[in-house]
Amino acid sequence: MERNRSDDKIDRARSPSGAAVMRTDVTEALTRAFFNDWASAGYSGLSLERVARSAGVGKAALYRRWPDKAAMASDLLSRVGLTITDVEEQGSLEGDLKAALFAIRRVLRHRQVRRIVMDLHAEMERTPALGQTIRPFQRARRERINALINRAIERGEVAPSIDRETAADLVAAPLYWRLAVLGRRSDRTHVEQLARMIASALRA
Amino acid sequence: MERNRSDDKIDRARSPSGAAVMRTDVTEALTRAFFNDWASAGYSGLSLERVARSAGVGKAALYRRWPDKAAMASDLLSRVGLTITDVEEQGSLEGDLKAALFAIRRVLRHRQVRRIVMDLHAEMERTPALGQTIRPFQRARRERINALINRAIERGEVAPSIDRETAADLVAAPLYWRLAVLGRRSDRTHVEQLARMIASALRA
Amino acid sequence: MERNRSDDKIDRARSPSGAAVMRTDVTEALTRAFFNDWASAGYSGLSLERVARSAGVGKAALYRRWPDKAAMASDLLSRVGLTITDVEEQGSLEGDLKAALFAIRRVLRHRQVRRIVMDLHAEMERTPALGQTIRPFQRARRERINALINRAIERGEVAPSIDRETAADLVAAPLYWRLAVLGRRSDRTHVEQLARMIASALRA
Amino acid sequence: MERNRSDDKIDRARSPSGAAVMRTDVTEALTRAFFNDWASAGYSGLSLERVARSAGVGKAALYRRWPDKAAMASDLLSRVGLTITDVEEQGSLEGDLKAALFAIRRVLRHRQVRRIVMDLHAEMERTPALGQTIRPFQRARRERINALINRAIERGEVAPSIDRETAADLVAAPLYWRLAVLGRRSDRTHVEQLARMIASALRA
DNA sequence: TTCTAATCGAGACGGTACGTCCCGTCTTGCC
DNA sequence: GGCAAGACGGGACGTACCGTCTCGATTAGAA
Repeated sequence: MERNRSDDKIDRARSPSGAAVMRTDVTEALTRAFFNDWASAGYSGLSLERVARSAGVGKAALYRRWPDKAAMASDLLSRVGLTITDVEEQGSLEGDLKAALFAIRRVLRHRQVRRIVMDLHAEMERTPALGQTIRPFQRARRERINALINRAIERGEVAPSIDRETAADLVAAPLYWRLAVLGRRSDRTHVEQLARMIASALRA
Repeated sequence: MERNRSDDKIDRARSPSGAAVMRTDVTEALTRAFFNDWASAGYSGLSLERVARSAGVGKAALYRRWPDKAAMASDLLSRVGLTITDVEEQGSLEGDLKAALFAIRRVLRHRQVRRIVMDLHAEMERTPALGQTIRPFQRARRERINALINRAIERGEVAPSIDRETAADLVAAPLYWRLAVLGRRSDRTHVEQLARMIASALRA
Repeated sequence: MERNRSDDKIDRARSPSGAAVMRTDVTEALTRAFFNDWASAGYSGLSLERVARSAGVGKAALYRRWPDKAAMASDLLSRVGLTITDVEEQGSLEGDLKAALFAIRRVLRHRQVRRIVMDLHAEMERTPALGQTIRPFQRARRERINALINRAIERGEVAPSIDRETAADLVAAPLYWRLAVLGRRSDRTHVEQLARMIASALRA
Repeated sequence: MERNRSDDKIDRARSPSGAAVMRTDVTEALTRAFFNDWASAGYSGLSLERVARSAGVGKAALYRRWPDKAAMASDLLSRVGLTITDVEEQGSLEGDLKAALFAIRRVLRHRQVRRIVMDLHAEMERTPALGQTIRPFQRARRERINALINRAIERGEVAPSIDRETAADLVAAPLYWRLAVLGRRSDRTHVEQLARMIASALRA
């Protein structure tokens, strides 16, 4: 959730000669108001006018920073991270799977995050800007699962011929489905059981 | 699911004596326009004014039938069915799974349907009326997968102690994830491979 | 206020063979409702839908009798008459003028009539049908004033060279102006005074 | 009347600091469109939506200036003036009357003005806001006629006992009646003749 | 410290959609 | 066939946001 990135649009824009930089307190007020409005009204109910108003800021200040809703969402989300924290090797396929699933669960456990992720998926195809923001995260998750599978191959638990794409889908999808789409809970037992079953599938 | 309901608002509504019935051609034009607009603008971008206009119909004709967007979506969806067609027994777990996956793929292959399903999932929590419309479909799918697993248990392919919920997630989620969330294709080989892996998982 | 005219649209329409004539009670209810609505909402605020509703009658029953608002107004007005009752000779110009002014006052004293007459004048130019209905009444009034002036000429009270148009304007306008436009009252003394002044003008 | 008012709603409204002022070109376009629509559709047929559209302006721009039709009419009329231009002394009752009648004719000669004035008279009683706007103009006209009569009394042309109200009606009404109600023209000869007859009446 | 240009809050602008109401026409089944 | 009931396409109502734009006033870096 850190925001120590290069901040490539904001906090620069200083003119060759003169002065004037965007004020960070304004940016922060807008960010806070944006996520509040998102959580309470949903992505599509989100009104930038309301965001600006409830941040106590003119609309121009908002539009000076981001061209539209999708861009604002993209930018803010990439700052916020949606980071699926990295996971240490557990020494076995099932152990690694369990750890990966717990990491996914950690993120999707928050109702706000769940809503945002669902909105994002629904909006992605229609709004290219969002797609470009989301894909790197999807890629990162995929890398992590790939690494996990590679280790399993090295250990001889999984056949080298396995289809990585399908395998990756098998790992991430069922938990997402249960938590986000069905809106059900997932306790420790469930995660463990799921890990066991996925391990079987991958070993097949 | 079947649509042999009593159709209780529309196509009747005739006063005790007298006449004035809603015209079915108008209802159909609105239905078509509604789904077109949904697919192209998303649930929240969906404008009933635009729907009426592009159906060549006055707004009043629309509002006479449905009080608002959510009600219209609910009603139309329950009419349309989102039918995952039933599937014949194939004689083996893997065969049944393959058949079930092909049935899912048949539905999600259409871009319009994919978009609508995603929006639905995103909107469900925010709009209770939609949730109530969708849940029966989810239950029906779950029943079908349950039946499939029961048959496998009877054949001795699967342990009777299996967790039905988790198993069902494992069947439906990966294909949904690939087609809808990732926006990738699924060919015959992929479906067969997926069926094989899921069968392993269930047998574990 | 009689309605013994030839009634050329209504009360016939009986089919060659069978049955069915327009019901006079419906026509009367519509007529009453029409004038009520006119007085309370003005000509242009007049809603035929409201007229039908408050007459307890279907809209079709109204539109079967009259094609639109202007035609309905025309027809009803010509039935009602707006009759400035004829006036007996008084033996002197001033006496005749007094009698004519009292006749005008008798009509314009009613608030409803005043409103309708004003609306009529305002709408006339925009709605030719109304103009054609009103003009005969204006002509009739003019005839009466002309007769009055002719008698005065025969008596030698007025020069034969007088401009009849201008004279007629001078008789009718001031009282109309005071009662209808300014919304003030006119008592007996006022009428007498006015008659005296107009007589002077005509004698000039 | 003069329009040197403080213009208290429009053309100011600037916030303590900052900016955002109503644009005068927009106000003017709306004003023009309003009177056009009034002349062609009548007061009650006047649609603010159409006014905004034909001014090439968003509806909000209109509603930001005026809360409703009556307020808009009142405000615009008081700006426009309906000015019956003042008239110099002519040295005789008949001369003054002639000048006053020419001034009235100058205004009522325009078809648009005639229509609006008639609607105004018809609408006044029903719409209090309009009445309050119109009455000052009526009062002003009356003052002017009163001054004219006072001069005639000073000259000894008219008896001091004359009823001012009735006299004033006698001056303004016949020309209004001919031009506006009857829709006839008034040439120089007619005005002169009328002035002569009214002078007789006043001297009586 | 002064200059100066981009920032700020405010909000007007042309639009589009909302959901309601009424227009005048058309259609249905009862009488 | 007249009747009531009311659905139909159309369009205006007044409100809320959209994203763009223009105002002075503020503010902070470069001179």
